[in-house]
Amino acid sequence: MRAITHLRSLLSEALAGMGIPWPEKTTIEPPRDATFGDLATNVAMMAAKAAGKKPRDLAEALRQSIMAADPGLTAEVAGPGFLNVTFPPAFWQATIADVLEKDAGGGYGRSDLGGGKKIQVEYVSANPTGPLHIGHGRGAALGDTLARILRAAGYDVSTEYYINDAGRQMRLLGDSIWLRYRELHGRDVVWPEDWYKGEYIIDLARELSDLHGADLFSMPEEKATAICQTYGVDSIMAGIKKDLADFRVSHEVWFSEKTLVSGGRVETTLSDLKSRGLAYEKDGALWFASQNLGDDKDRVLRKSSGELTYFASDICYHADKFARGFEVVVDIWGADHHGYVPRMAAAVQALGKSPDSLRVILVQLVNLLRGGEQVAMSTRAGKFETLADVVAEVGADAARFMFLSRKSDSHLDFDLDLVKRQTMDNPVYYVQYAHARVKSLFAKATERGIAAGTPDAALLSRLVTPEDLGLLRQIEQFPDVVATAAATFSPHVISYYLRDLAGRLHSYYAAHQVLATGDEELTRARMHLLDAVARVVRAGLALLGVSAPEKMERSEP
RNA sequence: GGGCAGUUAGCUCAGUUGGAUAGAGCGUUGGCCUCCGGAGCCAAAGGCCACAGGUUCGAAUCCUGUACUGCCCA
Repeated sequence: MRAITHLRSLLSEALAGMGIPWPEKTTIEPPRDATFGDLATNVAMMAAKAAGKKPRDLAEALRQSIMAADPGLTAEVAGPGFLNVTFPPAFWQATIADVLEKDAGGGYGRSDLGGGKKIQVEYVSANPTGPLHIGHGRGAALGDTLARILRAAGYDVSTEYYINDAGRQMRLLGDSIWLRYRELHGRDVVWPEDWYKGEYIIDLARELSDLHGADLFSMPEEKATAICQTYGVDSIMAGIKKDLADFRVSHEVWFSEKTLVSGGRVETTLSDLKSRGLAYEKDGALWFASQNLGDDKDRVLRKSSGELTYFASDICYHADKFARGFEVVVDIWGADHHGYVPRMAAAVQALGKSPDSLRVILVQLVNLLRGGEQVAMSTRAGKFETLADVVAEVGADAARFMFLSRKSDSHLDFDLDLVKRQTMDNPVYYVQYAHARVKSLFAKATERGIAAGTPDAALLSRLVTPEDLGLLRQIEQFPDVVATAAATFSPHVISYYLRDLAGRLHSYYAAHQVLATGDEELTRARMHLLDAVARVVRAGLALLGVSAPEKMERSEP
């Protein structure tokens, strides 16, 4: 971050001196090949046209200009007009002080990219009709981590869970519990086609029975099923909250659909749409004119039976989000809901918001495997691996890291046996080990009475090997990586970065002695380097919601 | 029949939004300190970036078409 910021300001001053505006599409980034230098920029190629010069000629002019402005830099013109820039070792050594200072004051890696913009992330939002399964876990890990990353990048983030506690699915839940309750008490039961068959329904019925005995039979069936429904929703929501907490996933706001519907607010939204000509009555139903707004066809808001659709409350819900002042609203959905995106986008437009104020992130399905064999999942049939079971089996750290190691829009094979394995198939341990290794080294240093002391510039000037500078460059990039992850809504770039950093640390460890250098100054300098690396590893893992242990416990020999 | 997503090494996947010789891990093969934790390190082999066109100084990346795979909708 420091390097790119510094170079950008030098270049833009140089360009301004020539009367050329800064080209929007300029990139400044580490080149693929390290022999090209620390940073490479295509600015001369981008600005060549405006400057009326050949790219290489402009690059040469810029080269001289920035080297005059900062004599520590070296720069070369390469290829079609790249400018390759190399910073002096002292610049990279100063990264350590930067890490220490920021780590103490709120966290290294933070930036103000978001500029305090209010953004909301809504995730999981599973219907309270059963426990969370592994697929919800992926959305949960993604949403929770994305929120952490956006906060680190300077956004004002609020997290939310939308509880679908109104409508048909809820009645179905109440009825299912009621039928199980009847069954428990030996009453005759006619099983309908559509009901929740999971074991947990029987548990709920049994709990109700313990609570009320046979009292439910003494009241009208309507009231009894209502009691069943309320009890079921409350109990299932409590379970969901616990499962999420165990997975280190939090939500600041739990928003109930029922409060929208029963408060009449959905009707208010609908009449508003109607008055603006965006909704109309036809065949006894109320329709949303979404086709004019990019959807395939118009959608029903209120059926001829008078029942409101989920879509109607979803529009109202999003109107509420925007009314609360969020500039951007992020919805994380399972990929099987992708057909829902165009109508929601149409709704956002109907609410008078720009299309980019809604960002829908689709999370592809999770293929749950055990030893390469597929594990079947179906909520209705009651056969599935719950998130709680998976977390209990493999641990939150390993599960989160696995979910966050893939782009959200690609399918994920989640093999329980593999996620438990403590090898490189499963890099969470590799990254955690890098942190533990440094900590363990420091414990050893304390034992031997070695203290790192103050990391002043003179001491750090001893860090000059390619491995020293490689590590320094990499930790210097961490704030850029966080910014990229935030800008592209891609938590997985953090986990890839951490794997690289851990790899470099392990290589360093094998290549260089730290405590036994026979040179006290060098030892202390290297301790500061590794301390900074460990802080960055910990900061990165914290963004992923993964712990950074002081020592690794081997669970199997 | 429409729509969305995907296709990169034997396998699982990255690829910084169009840059220089396409990268990791696993697996395979061969090495490593009586040493700060070997859960580690070093190296080799392995590629028509699904296929065919197009856009430009430059394409795995953007556009069009085709073929498979998964999902959604009629």
